[in-house]
Amino acid sequence: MSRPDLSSEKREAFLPVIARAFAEHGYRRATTAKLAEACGVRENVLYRLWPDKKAMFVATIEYMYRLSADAWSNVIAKVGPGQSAAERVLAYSSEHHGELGLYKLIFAGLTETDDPDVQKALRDMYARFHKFIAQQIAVHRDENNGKIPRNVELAAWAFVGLGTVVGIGRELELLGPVQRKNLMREMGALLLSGGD
Amino acid sequence: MSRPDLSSEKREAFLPVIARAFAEHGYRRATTAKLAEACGVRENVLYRLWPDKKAMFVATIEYMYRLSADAWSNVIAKVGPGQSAAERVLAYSSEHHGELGLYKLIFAGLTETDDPDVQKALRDMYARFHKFIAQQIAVHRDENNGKIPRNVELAAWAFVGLGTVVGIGRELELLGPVQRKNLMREMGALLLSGGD
DNA sequence: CGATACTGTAAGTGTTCACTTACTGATCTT
DNA sequence: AAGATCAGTAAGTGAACACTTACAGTATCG
Repeated sequence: MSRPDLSSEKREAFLPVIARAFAEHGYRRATTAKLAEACGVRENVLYRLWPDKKAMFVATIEYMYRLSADAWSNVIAKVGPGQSAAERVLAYSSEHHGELGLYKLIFAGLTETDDPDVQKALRDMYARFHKFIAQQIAVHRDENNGKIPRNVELAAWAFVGLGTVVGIGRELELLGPVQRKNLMREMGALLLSGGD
Repeated sequence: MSRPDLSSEKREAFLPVIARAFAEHGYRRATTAKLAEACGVRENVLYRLWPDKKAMFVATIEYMYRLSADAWSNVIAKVGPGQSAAERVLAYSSEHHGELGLYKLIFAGLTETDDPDVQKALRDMYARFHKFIAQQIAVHRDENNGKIPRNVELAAWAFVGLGTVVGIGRELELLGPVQRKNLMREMGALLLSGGD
């Protein structure tokens, strides 16, 4: 018995760096050598913290989800002037969407979907996002009597799609910052209201 | 002078097979060996038709776009009972979305966006889809007085996003066929009408 | 026919990359 | 201080893969 195990602390410390590298280069191009260099260590060290590269990627997805979820929770927690929580999240998203690089990560992951672990991580992340958004919409529409109606479920998926296309537009340089913001805000409002 | 050059015919003949392989395995995992095997030839032969793997991929994206565009054109050309062309495309999409495997291809391409040729191919494809959809919406709303208003532009992007999330839902097995159909149909109708 | 190009087969080649092994030094517990 | 485990360095290994080269066969033209 000797020396405490600092593995989990190391993991937490490296994750932001690894996440940045994955978001920047995608899965394949983010070689383990690059990841290690970005972390300032040898590849070896990373392999003592995770069994393989795939595990690093899955951990990154979970980390990025946590980051986004935290940001949204903060926005909701703030007491705003006459806006519903959903409206505040929408306003926040239209300003800061894509800054975390989550979407590049998702696109990278979507091409690795023949790996069951990666697929599961992505599925869980999407499902949680969807659930979160659906609840926000339901509360906003004041329809939150325990059960979320089907329309809200669908609107929440459309919302996720909106976020995705904004991410793609950013990635492919099809949409400028102003367009992205307008798209998120105006179509987001339409989905929030449900056309009423 | 001897023997006519059948290269372009060969390319056309191989493209569907190559497209299928790319859609099935993504970019990296669709190795040139696999592509050749699927085509029933040696890798060599493919390299006489395209300069490199990237060119095969770009050609595949263009091919798949052509396929989708043709399908939509056919739907529009058919004279329907009291439905606008946009409504017919929507109905068609909600039934057949994703069958061509275009979305897997897009996800594969999105992780290769540091390659300018791939990025350009994707950007062109998205831009053309967006333009097409925007025109359909404009005609449907009877606002087609020469210029497409901003709302319609945004709605068209949201539409693209809707298609994308349906593709993701299919890929990650988050959405079943019925859900996908409902999502496309109901949220598509909302975007078509613009909430009026 | 015979020259010229196209078509297909077979076997490399050089590189990249995920992952390993061997070893040295540091640090904590008893 | 001893013993054990952790932390970091350096080099290497084997496999996968994009792409090439060399060559034998064949169809098409003058």
